[in-house]
Amino acid sequence: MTPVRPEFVPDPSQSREEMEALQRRVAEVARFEDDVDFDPAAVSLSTDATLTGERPLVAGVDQAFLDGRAISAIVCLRGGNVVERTHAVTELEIPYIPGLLSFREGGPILAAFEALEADPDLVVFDGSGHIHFRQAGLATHLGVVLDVPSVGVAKNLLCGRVDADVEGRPAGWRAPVLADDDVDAPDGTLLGYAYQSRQYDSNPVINPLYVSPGHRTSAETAVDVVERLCGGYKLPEPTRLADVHADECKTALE
DNA sequence: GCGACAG
DNA sequence: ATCTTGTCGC
Repeated sequence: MTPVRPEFVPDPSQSREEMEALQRRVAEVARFEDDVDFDPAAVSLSTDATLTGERPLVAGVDQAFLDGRAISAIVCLRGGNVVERTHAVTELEIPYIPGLLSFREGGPILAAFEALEADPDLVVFDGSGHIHFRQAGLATHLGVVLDVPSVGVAKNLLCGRVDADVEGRPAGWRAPVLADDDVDAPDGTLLGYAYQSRQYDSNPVINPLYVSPGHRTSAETAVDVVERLCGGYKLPEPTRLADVHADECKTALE
């Protein structure tokens, strides 16, 4: 997969001001509404052979790090079946800066997409999408660059506020994440959802996921498909498998 | 100066 | 993200 919008490819050598300006331009062209070529309700982990051909192709992206390098892994799933795995090892150019993650990890992730043969209907990124100071987190930025429907799944909230108490919620629970003063959007704008993908019956210790649309998906559809992609673990299966693959590739390097 | 921050 | 053993509980 190759960038469809090269002019938006994140460049680590840019100044902070240029980076933020690019993010605002990305946010302007990003679509936080459904514009997909598949039925979101058909997203599934089912391995039913009679339906497998009609399942959307979903890619999960995750990274591991070693010394100054990023190991970017992508795993593609059709229903519950893995159809492709790939990865790329890339030298990192800049440190992690909250709000500028796509400039550190975007290039490395795009290198892995170059190596990917399949072209997925939906991409699940590890990080925020619309939940971002300038409404252009990693999932939004790369979704726009590749012009592919995407969603962001973060384990921590970058900004915005959850419109409810998050503590001790049962599996399946969800609550809106709304824009606050830290976000370049009208106060109260719906940015995504806090979603409790898993919880133990007795001891409420697991934090929710923070799901937001990346590009060409709505907040509702984003959390709906993530819910459909969750198996017996906290993380959606494409993300979890990409995480495993990234770690395997990393171990092979040490 | 204070607070707050994906991976 | 990463450095890391055992340990508590489903």
